[in-house]
Amino acid sequence: MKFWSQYFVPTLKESPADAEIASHKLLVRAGLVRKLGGGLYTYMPLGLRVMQKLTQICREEIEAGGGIELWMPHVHPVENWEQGPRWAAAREIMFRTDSAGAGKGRSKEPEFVLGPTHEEVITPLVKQEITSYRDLPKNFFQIATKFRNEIRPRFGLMRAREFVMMDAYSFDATDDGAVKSYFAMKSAYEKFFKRVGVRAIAVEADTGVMGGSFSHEFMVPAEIGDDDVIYSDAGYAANREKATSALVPKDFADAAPVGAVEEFATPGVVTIAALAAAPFNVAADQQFKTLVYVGDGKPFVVILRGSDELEEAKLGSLGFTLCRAATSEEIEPALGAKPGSLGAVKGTFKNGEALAGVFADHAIRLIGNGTTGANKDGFHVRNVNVTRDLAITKFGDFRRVRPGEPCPQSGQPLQVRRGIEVGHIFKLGTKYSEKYNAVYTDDQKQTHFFEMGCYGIGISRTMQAVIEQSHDPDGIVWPWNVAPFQVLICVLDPDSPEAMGLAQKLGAVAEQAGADVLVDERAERPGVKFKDADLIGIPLRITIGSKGLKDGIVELKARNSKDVAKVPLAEIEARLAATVAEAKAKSA
RNA sequence: CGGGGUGUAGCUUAGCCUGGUAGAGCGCCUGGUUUGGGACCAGGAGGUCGUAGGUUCGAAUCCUAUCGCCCCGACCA
Repeated sequence: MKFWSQYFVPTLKESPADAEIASHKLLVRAGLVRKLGGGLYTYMPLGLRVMQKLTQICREEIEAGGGIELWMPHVHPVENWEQGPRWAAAREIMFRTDSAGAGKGRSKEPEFVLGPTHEEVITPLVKQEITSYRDLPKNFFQIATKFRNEIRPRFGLMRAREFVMMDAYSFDATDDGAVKSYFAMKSAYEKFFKRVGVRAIAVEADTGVMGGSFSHEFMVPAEIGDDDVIYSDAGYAANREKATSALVPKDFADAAPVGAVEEFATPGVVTIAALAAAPFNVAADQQFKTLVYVGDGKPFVVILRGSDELEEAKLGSLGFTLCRAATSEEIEPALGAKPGSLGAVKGTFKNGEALAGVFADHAIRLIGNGTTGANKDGFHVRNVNVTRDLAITKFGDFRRVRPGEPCPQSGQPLQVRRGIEVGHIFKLGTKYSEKYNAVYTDDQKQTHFFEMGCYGIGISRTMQAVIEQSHDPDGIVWPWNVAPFQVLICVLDPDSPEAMGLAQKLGAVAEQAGADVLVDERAERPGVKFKDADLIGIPLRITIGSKGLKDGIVELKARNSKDVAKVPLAEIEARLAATVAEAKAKSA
């Protein structure tokens, strides 16, 4: 039992100027966090209590799913990362020590990085400690602070430079085992979010820099989320980077060529829109859009319908470590023209040898005979047939889906909504174990790379996502299991020994029943106490006032309801114990 | 990193355009009256106006630089 005036709950009437979204404002107003700098927050006592509850629930569910908790350093020798598969991509967002390191009296200063996750630490550890299939599978996890030098921290804890995350790493002997470990974690995640009391849906996700073969994100639907979830009523759900649609029917037959490829002059026409306008009038979805990217130093071509947008993340499937748009200076020597006149018709590249490939989005098959750039400034070509004319290395899915397109599973129209990513699971395969030569020996004395998976839950982000999903105009409405306290006893007249005595007694009853109790015995007016009570969102409120005491009653009110129960003193203890027990049972 | 904005008391802010003694609300302190949904009265403390230069008789205000923060974009394990 904590007493408000001896505890520390600094609430604010007004929102800080730098908070824009509801959950961020409430985090600060309810005294849960205070800002140190961009993306850096102190967890105040109330906020810390929520974090501890989230942490404990997470620990229990991950353990139940097979996880074994440990703790790794957050300062890593840079060598661990240099040896790993994603150093080139990850170094951009990592905090690093100054490698010059001068002035410390040492001839050479070792370089360190702050860990954004720990594949680079756990994989060498497991390599060292586990050598036999008999010791597999294993799944190690920790709940700890993570560091990412975000380009743009925002929305309070939503995208912070320092944050708390649960990260787990599974090691299996076989791919089947890895799949099992993966789905054990998926199920543990579902239990975690359910117990927390937040609605989070699993969506198919892109594997991004992590690499690996498949992946799910756990998204809390919210308008302010910075990810788009594409879904259909039939149950399909994927994030924007990964989502596909069934644009090309399975039995689609490519159109037959209608004539020879023919060049025509298009002076000054360098956009899809310009070619779609008079006098050319080539509809955007009958044009081939030719984009040039650079993958690991070598240019490559991507072809889309003119009406489609490239989803850059999908280039990840091509296997390059780093991808970026090519510059004009890089494009011209390879293709022979500037952007606006590019195409991929066979034999029109100035130097096709320089290209790492020509990758075509499936949807261009719908074009049949279309128009594209001639790789000669000021000229396009028409009657371009996909199979006959284009120099395609490989087809793939590169376009960004649009709402209304058919769901790849059911054909129903796809819909979009925003979400907050609170968890992510990856099946990694052997991407990391190969890099570190992390192997075990099987029963045939053969060595194999570990089949790995990695799993993350943003604990601090989840705290904010809960608030975003569960608040009203008066403040936070905490779900029972993560509320900093479950019962708030408002003593309106703290000078009354009778009232304080009753508060003590009821507090003990609630604690006995399994609730954490906060007693507001401040010398404040009732209005102040009620406003603060609503703001900090404790699920169950007991009000002890002198008027009520005279009539022999106290009030019982749930934060998520308007109903106030006036309970006779003779019944309150039993009623309180029963209410707490019921709330606990419902949230279990 | 590109675009936009902003920095004045613990918090929210006015004043800046058009230079001339830095104001308010909340919060805080003292006293009094109040006491069931952010009370009232009286008194009080608290600001080198982000920082550094410059222009000027005079700068919160104009100019330059710099730092921080916020938003949009890019980016995002």
